[in-house]
Amino acid sequence: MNEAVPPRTPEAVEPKTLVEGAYQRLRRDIIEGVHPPGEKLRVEHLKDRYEVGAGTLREALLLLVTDALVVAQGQRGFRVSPISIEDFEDITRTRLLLETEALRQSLQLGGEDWEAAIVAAFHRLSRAEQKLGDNDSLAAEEWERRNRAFHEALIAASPSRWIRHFQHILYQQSERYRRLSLFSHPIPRDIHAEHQALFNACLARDTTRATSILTEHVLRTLDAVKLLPAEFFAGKRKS
Amino acid sequence: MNEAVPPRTPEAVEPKTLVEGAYQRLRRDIIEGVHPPGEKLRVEHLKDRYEVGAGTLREALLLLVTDALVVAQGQRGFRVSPISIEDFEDITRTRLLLETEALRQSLQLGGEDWEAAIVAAFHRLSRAEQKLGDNDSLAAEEWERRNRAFHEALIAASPSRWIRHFQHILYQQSERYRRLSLFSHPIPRDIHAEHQALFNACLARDTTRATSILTEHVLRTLDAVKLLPAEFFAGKRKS
DNA sequence: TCTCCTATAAATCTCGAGAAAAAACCTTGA
DNA sequence: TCAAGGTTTTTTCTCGAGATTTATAGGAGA
Repeated sequence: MNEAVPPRTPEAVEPKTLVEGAYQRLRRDIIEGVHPPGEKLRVEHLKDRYEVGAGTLREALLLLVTDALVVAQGQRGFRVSPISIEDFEDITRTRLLLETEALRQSLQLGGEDWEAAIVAAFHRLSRAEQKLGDNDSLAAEEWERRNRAFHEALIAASPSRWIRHFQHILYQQSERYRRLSLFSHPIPRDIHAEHQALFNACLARDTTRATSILTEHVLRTLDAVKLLPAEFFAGKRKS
Repeated sequence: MNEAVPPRTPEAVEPKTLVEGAYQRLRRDIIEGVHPPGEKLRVEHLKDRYEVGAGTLREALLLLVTDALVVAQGQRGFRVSPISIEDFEDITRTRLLLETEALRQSLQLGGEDWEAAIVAAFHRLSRAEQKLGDNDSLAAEEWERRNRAFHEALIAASPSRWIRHFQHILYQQSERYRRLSLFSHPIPRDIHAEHQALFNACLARDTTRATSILTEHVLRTLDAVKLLPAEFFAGKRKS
């Protein structure tokens, strides 16, 4: 029960090179808002923070372009991708387009292994939900990881690597926004109940109900973010 | 009429850095099969061919990871992404999922500018089709460019940047496969007629017909590639 | 002949320094 | 006070060399 050991992320692949290490840490810092949207990412400053050479850090930034968390402009350096309500709406709807299709495929094709995996993922997520609420950032981090694992497990039986790839990118993007909605909770939600209903519908192989619950579930976060004050999206242009 | 001038691609952005230049040339070479699928991309060899330093070439390769044309394995270098029939089927179906949705949005939201743009794009494509068939690789190149422009113009009125972004990646991927189907034409196609029908349906704002024609149009290429001998997909593991 | 181990070769990864470009600053003039 | 022009500073981009890791080749032993 005591998980006091260093909370080394389980599913995070051990970095084999310095570039990968810097990439992983940078990605985490961007998603968590250490580097806010729109911020200029100066190589000369960041190379000290992440303890690598300039060329190495440039490569890490280039890798983050793949995730669309960083944008690069020739001869003008790197920048954290800006955010906006319009962007989050786009992310959400595109993600739903892909994720509901993948879920349909999973429900149709998923076998016993897939079922077992989502049972396990749901259990882990439920446990994390219980530990939540104490304003414990470590627990929130763990919950975020297991929430992602649950959603990815649901669509794991889809044969489409491309859908899963794009879904992964979009989910990562939406994490930046979900962080914002944690500050204020404009819409009261019983997230556990939503997950429970989704889980039940999936085990019952009820495609219509499952996709509909998933859609509602994801759109609810969109609504929550929409109610945030516009200041949250004031991505500074400078520095 | 005489286009003997160096066929500098019009819409290709002039590279501002050496990295971008190497990236563009590498991308072209990979799509055109100069570097076949699965090939190991050794920095020390390629830096001579593309006349840049080793670090610069590494950055160009990292950029190609964004397009999923190159895969990087830590401490084991870079490789051209492999191809397979399963992958192309996945690409095609995912692309249709996104592109039909974007087309629906375009048909609903597109204004006069959008209409004018697809009229122009269709005209340019038709002209390129006329010049085709002489086994002229230059004309084929031009046709490929205008075909892409036509398809992108159709969905240009979609407000979803993410769909357009993913569609761009998938289209790029499918170019590698389309090249294969050019060698042998197992299925006789009147591509111009298909484009014409698609164009007509779009101008008539007939969503159902337009998406259905587009689907048929794209699936036909999938069928053509499926009939190719399996040797085309024998992506060598070595070298 | 096959396997395992070692030695060699090759490739990748990493860093710091110099050249080129962009941004910031400061002076001058109206 | 403001604008314009030029100078300084900062930042990005680029390259080559050294260190580490991986792949290859050769040989000993069974």
